Amino acid sequence: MSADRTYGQYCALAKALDVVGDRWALLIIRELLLRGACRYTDLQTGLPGIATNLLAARLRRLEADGVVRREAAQPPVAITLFHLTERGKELEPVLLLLGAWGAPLMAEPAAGDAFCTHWLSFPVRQFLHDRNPDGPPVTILLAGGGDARNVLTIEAGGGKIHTRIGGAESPDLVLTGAAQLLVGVLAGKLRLSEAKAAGLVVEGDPAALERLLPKG
Amino acid sequence: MSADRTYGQYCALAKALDVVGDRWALLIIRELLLRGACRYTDLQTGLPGIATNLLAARLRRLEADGVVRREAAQPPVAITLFHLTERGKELEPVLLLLGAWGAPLMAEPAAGDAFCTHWLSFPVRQFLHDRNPDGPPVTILLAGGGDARNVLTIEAGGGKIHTRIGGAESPDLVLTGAAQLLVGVLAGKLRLSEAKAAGLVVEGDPAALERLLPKG
DNA sequence: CGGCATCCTCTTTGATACTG
DNA sequence: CAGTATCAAAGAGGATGCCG
Repeated sequence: MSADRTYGQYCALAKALDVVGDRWALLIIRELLLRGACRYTDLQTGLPGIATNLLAARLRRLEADGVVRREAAQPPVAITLFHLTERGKELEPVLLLLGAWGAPLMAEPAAGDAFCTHWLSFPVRQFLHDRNPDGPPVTILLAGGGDARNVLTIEAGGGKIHTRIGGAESPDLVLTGAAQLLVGVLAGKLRLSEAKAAGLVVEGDPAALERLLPKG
Repeated sequence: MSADRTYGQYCALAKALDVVGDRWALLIIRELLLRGACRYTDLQTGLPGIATNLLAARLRRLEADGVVRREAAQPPVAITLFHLTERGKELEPVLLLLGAWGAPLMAEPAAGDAFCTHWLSFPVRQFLHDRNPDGPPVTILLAGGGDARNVLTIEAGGGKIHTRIGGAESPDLVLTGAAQLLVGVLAGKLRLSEAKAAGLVVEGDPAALERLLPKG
């Protein structure tokens, strides 16, 4: 059935690509890294544009290759959860590095691109730092605008930064707006005032953000 | 012309994959990293299995995306050289990491796989170390067996390891044999004596190899 | 030769619809 | 919720032809 098209090269890179080189494969792994355990439909919403048969096929393939694990819950709940295996989690540094390489490409306008705030988790954890470790913890919320559930929570405190998909109780700062505005602000390419003028909705204390941005 | 099939996601990883996620793209970049400037036919021999029209299409695409540069020589020689741009060279850490992730997959037999000794350059430089920096430099030659030009030179000395595609004047050690035997020996999974029994041809001083392998 | 372009067949993808 | 079924369109793979 699965043609199992391999490069047929005895090379570590080619072997890796035989497993994760198929279209959509690394993005599926991105979702599983960012969200942890996932239902099928969670994956679909985090992977706008993927065809459902492709998602099913990739998950089967990745499972067979020991990257993904499938956990079927009991009949009463009738839910299936998809996880990364340990082997799969070892791909995280690869995704971080490849994402960092791709970061400059985010400068171009995103007209027509889909956008989920949780995709910013990796860049946020890589490029932002808590520059005031002794201060009280702060919480920042990023909201995509369109869908109220398209929200990422950034928590900083004690010199560390965490992200969580979904909202928070009482954030210090909420940024709501278009993808490029959020990214521009987080990347330090855009001042809050400029972004505001361009349509970003800023609610709360801007100092919470200043604390995380590189000096400049 | 080029349908320019993009993921349409405003995410750094997806953007990176829009550029280097196509089939064969990362392997082309591997060849350019390992060989430096390349003629079209050099790329073909280093990429067994690729269709010539695909190679041409990928090179065009990578050039348009600023990863590859094409250098046309003067009419008398009428040769075209392909390079990586600086941006392209920045992918090296990504390939190293992804290759390292794929390394365990090399344990499975390579029946029918193509094999070029120069594909071992990355693993050799990553996983071998000169454990006798004060000793005289040594040269080891890896030969694939079939084609006399399928040869990689490893030079170690002063605590550093270099590799070069092609042969050397007077190597201290020459290992000739099947892909898995070479890899098994370099990975320390196979003793020279065992590999010899399995068909590896060992000429010269085995101490040259011992110097580079992790203790054990 | 070196660097492709063309033609052809086969597989994969993408979009949509449908089901236990 | 977690997929399978179907089908048109695009892409991959292989052979060969062309042109400086």
